[in-house]
Amino acid sequence: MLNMRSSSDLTTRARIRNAALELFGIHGAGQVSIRAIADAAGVSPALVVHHFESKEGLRRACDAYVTGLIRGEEDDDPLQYPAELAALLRDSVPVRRYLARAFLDGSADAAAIFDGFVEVTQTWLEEGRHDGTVRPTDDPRARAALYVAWQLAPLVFDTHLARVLGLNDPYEPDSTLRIMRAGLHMLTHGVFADGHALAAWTTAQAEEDSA
Amino acid sequence: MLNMRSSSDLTTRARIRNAALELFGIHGAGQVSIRAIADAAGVSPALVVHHFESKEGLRRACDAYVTGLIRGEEDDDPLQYPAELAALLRDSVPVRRYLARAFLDGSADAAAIFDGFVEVTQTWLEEGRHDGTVRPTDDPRARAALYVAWQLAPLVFDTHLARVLGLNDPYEPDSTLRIMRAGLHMLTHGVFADGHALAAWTTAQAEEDSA
DNA sequence: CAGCATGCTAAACGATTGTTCAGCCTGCTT
DNA sequence: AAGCAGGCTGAACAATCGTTTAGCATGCTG
Repeated sequence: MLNMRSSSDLTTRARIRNAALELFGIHGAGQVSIRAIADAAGVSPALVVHHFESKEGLRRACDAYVTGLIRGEEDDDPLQYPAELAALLRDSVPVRRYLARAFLDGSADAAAIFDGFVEVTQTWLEEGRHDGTVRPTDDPRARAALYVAWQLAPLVFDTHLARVLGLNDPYEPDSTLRIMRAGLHMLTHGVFADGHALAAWTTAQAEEDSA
Repeated sequence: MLNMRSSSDLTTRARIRNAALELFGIHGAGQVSIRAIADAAGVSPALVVHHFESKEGLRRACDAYVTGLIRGEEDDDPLQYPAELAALLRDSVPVRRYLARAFLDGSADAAAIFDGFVEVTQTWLEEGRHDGTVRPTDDPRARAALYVAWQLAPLVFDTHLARVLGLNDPYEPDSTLRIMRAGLHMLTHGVFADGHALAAWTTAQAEEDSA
């Protein structure tokens, strides 16, 4: 039944999907042809269609694969454990890039993933607030949403962050660690020492309202 | 010399560029054909090439246009004034989308823009530190870089943020304002009440080092 | 007035695209 | 042994792609 004619231990179908995931993530789905994917996977273009019906089907399969990775193996799981999730996004560069593009392209799966992140984050922050480890806020929803967007920002801007930090490889651990440390520092001690920024924004807002 | 045969007050060349900017921003350059741009601008496909030499040239022109908007009219300006810049990114949806994609696609102009943002932000934060309005940090570079990435995050995730906040239109002012307020709150008062998050990360880091 | 550059179009070019088709090979089943 | 299902390929399909060409119209310049 199983025809393992490749040297890899992966199914041919999986190899095609992985190749597509990587190329889609790097160049965007529109810039990648079925032939390029077939070449990268070492198969014929016809086989790609044979396994995934169409290019759209292949893109959906990539979406489903990434969604599965993030949701975890069990279907009833809303989300992976945060630690495993962080490790996943840290280690797999193709998944990072694909996800970043999916968020921008507005795919339904990416939207569901984002919503899941926000839900988990909001309850987590709420729990921390009860414990006293997280500061209260008058807009928990907006805070959770923005917190998620901020956590995902390095996923989109990793190239630029690494370049600004003077690192050649955007994916060497040092870059990620420095960024994480700086982020935790900002979210723990804050950036603005007093309420001047908030006040300035409030007054600017009032002026705009009156205008 | 000037042949204004269109009802608009824009040059035909500018209309083509604007159409390209919008379509590129929405779908990505690879998904948009010259014919689609020509249709949107109300001209023939050949005219697009006539004005911009090639599709790549059109993409470069869009890059240059956005760069010009951000840098300001004068060439010696490193960057627009923050207020005008914020207004620009707030009001022009096509520019937002185009920029977001440019950051992800890793265009050279987008990289230069990001670097400029970081430079301005870092000196601005440094000044604030001297004034006492900004808290000190042991990694000013990483903080400035991440600050920029966080400020740009809504540009990429605006659709998702608006959806999570229960708003239909991602670009109605309410969405932006709520997000800005939440962000300022997080950067002023912090999110974590004590050093537990930083400490947890430090110990996890130590474990990983020893492993 | 002629001459010429410029804005612009219609038509067509070859290349590449996603997709289909006919058929080969392999391994399992009966 | 016969037959069949499935992985897989090469060749070809029509459509669309970016680009080129020839030519029309306009308006400036000599």
